[in-house]
Amino acid sequence: MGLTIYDIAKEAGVSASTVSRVINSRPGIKKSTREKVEKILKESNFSVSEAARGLVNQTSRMIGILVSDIRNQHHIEGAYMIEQHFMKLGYCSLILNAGDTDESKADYIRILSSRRVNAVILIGSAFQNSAVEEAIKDYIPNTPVIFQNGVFSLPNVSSVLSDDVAGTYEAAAYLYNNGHRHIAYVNGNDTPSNRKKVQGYEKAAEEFGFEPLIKVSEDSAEGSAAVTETLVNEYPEIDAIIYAVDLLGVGASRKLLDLGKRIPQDIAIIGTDNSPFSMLSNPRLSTIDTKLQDLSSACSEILEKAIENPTYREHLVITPSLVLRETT
Amino acid sequence: MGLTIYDIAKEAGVSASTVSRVINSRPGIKKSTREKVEKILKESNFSVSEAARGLVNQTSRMIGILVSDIRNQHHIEGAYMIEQHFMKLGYCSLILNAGDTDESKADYIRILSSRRVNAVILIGSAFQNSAVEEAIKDYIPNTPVIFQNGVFSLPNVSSVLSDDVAGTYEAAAYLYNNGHRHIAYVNGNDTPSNRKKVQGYEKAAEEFGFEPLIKVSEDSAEGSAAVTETLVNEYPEIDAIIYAVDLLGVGASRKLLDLGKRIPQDIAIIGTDNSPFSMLSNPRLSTIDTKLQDLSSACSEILEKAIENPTYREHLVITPSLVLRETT
DNA sequence: GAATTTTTTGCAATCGATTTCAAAATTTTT
DNA sequence: AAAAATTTTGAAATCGATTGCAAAAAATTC
Repeated sequence: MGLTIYDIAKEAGVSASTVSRVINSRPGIKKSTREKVEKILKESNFSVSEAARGLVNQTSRMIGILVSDIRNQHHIEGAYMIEQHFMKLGYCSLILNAGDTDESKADYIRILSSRRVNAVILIGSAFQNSAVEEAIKDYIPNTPVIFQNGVFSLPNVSSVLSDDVAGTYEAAAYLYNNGHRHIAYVNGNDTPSNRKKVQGYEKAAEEFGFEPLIKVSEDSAEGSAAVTETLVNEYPEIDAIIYAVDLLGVGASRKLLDLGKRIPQDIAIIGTDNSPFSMLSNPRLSTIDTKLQDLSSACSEILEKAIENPTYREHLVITPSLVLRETT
Repeated sequence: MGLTIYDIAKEAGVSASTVSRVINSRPGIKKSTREKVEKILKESNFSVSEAARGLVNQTSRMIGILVSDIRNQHHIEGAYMIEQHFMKLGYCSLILNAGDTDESKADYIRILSSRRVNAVILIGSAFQNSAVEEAIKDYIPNTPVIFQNGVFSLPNVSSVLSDDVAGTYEAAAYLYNNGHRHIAYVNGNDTPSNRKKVQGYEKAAEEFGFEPLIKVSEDSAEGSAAVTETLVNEYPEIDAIIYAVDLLGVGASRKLLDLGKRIPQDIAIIGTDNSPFSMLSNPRLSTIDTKLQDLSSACSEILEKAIENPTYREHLVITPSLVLRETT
């Protein structure tokens, strides 16, 4: 345990420099010594200390992935793609699940700074706040950062986000154009992203001239079921509801069927995100596809360029599209 | 950028040792110097290099979490609990998504060894193979390891697993005792865990005297739908099916309804794992609850003890229980 | 105010690698 | 076989922290 290159060197009767050169397959080592050292390396199950190596090389070969909620299928999907992509390039991923408050999220930036990660990815619009922005400016001003689903006006931060306003607007427009006149909106947690979705809904309401009606649900199927029940009891004229998240839509559709409503004849439903389970639900949920897959792969690519060329920046906006299934 | 304690020391007119003592709140520093140093530390946004620190202290303050498929809701739930638990204790989590082959999984053990993680968690029975076992023995023989859903007979490996044989057995027994006589089983990927589930099914078949009928599906709702369709067409007498994974059960129930079968009157269905969406599906899926939540929290606790006391080991088996919902 | 005790501080070694530069070993050329 | 050119190798400095030990400074005692 805890073998160092000096131990290997002694064993092989060479110097530590030579061992290091063998490990890193540097040129200029006699074939016979190289083989001798390699043999001992294998036999003794030696593994280099990345900490020591990182210290000299001034790099950690780690990527910091900050996720606002790792249990969220979309977030983890994004983290997965990045982890896979960079593992191939020899990087490890520090995946951290950010805390609740803005300040605690900023703390995580400091942690990543201490770990000297080569790049940082923020996944989730919840990072859109000044504490995090300050922390980036102060602690990792030269580390390439990419913000999935948010924007910072900092020189080292790229961004990739879906146009939430447009997505919801389009959904509302579709419903209106298909004869719905009482279109309600059920929001989830108060996040920057969800606020933009509401904007899109309000914009459609104003443009098409229907009365906006917005309720807020906690982020669970049960919460949504409850909110939806109240909603349709209070406003029986409602003939369509848009949900800020697919999970809410699924919880609601279930409840509406229980209440004897027919979907989509009595009430049409549209969720958001095209989550894996939206297709599994019964009836299959129509949804606003925010193209998270595309977002994530764009992230990987941008980040790779940014690591190679520290001045590379990019700001990408992806327009969502409607996926019509059985609830519309 | 890249400030060191020497920079801070110079700025404060003290030695690096003093700065280090302030950073680590060591005793024996005059209040006035401490305050002076702290002020400069703040102002200059200094952050210690964990790599350098780890080198002297012989610790990385990192936990390695190896997951066989991070996109699997159960796996990520387990990783999440551990990440949260250890972040509070000042550890960062290296979450790695293991490769496909046994050998590539073993490679990840070597990577974690290089990173000198303080503990390793394996999540998923896919790690149950000799390549991984060898790698642990060779590369991290003194690092506490905990295997969620598998067992190794190594002195440094604890384990926490659900009794897969018992779970499936119980499900089959329940069905049999409720009048079903043609109980089929649909398996998923070939993993040690799934093999044990099959054993439980076969055991029940033998004990209760019904004819075992096993099909294999790929791990997707569509795959399961296809397999299920063939199955019921070929064997119309089937009146119950157990699925190795909830996802398969959900995909199947959907297809069965499309085929005009009534659930559970014509065919009863039981999934496995009590996944979040099993409750959301329509009809709500009955399932074998493998108590993954309990498993994960047990992991955190055991691991914490093992880090404090490197000889601590524990082997925990949790018995699954049936959750009966609308498909039985 | 000198001597003693106690508090603070800094020097230098250390952790485990990498890398430059010069020395040693080998090969090639005369 | 000596000189020159080339290939291999190793000694020592470095990365950025921590820490034991001794020295310096301050506080206490006489």
